[in-house]
Amino acid sequence: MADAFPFLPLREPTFFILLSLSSGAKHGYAIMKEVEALSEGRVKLSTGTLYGAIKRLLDRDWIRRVDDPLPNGTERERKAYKLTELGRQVMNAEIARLQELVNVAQTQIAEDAL
Amino acid sequence: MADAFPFLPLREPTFFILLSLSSGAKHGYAIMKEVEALSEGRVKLSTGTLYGAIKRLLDRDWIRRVDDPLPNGTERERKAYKLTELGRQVMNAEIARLQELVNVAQTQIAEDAL
DNA sequence: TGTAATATGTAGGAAGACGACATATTGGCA
DNA sequence: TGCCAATATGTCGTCTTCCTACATATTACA
Repeated sequence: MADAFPFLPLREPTFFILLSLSSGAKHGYAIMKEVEALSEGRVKLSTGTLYGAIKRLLDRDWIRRVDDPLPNGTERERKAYKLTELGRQVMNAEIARLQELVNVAQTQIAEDAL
Repeated sequence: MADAFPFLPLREPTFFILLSLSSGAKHGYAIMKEVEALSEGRVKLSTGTLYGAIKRLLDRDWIRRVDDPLPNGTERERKAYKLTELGRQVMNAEIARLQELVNVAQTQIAEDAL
């Protein structure tokens, strides 16, 4: 995981996209809905952000295209993506960074109060 | 504090600048050193980032200029800054957002493991 | 039959950070 | 005394990422 730290910090939309894929492969629209749910409505990805990020994450091999895990019977095109091992490492490293940030901030605030 | 949420998320350098000022007024160079210390050497602000951010934060009234609290005897120019009440609210809101992010991530990861 | 939800995409612009460059003072030590 | 590291402040151009707006097509349901 250590080798993933140079890729940080992640911006919020990117982080949520990875997090939404941690529970399994999804297609773009499903990622949008999942991010909105995870953030309790706070983070609503625009399609520009979403599909731009997907392109970038594929490029970096943080996610990979897979066959749609929910075959839908229709002719409708849907592209599904899953986290790669690298992608999972980056996500975990980001969670660790975030946790560390909270720790540092709380320590600092506590010292200010003295 | 609630009114500060629309300003989020903060980028990492901006967050550390506010955090470094939470313990009292400082001038630019002191902020640089404090951020490096707080982050245990991980975050080293470039002067471009630092002085650019200072200008922006003054503009938004998140920080304010004050007389140098450490008069230095010399003729040397030093500009000191302190957090405004708004700046402190933004910082606290960001800490809350960060904490929430960690909570969501850990819940999600735990569910993945089932 | 129409409209909301599902689904994917591009283009242009803005914000913030980053590296490189520029300049001046101060403190210490050889 | 001469030199160099540390202190101190600033600008400029570029890059990344996100955002808004625009564009298009299908599906479900009332």
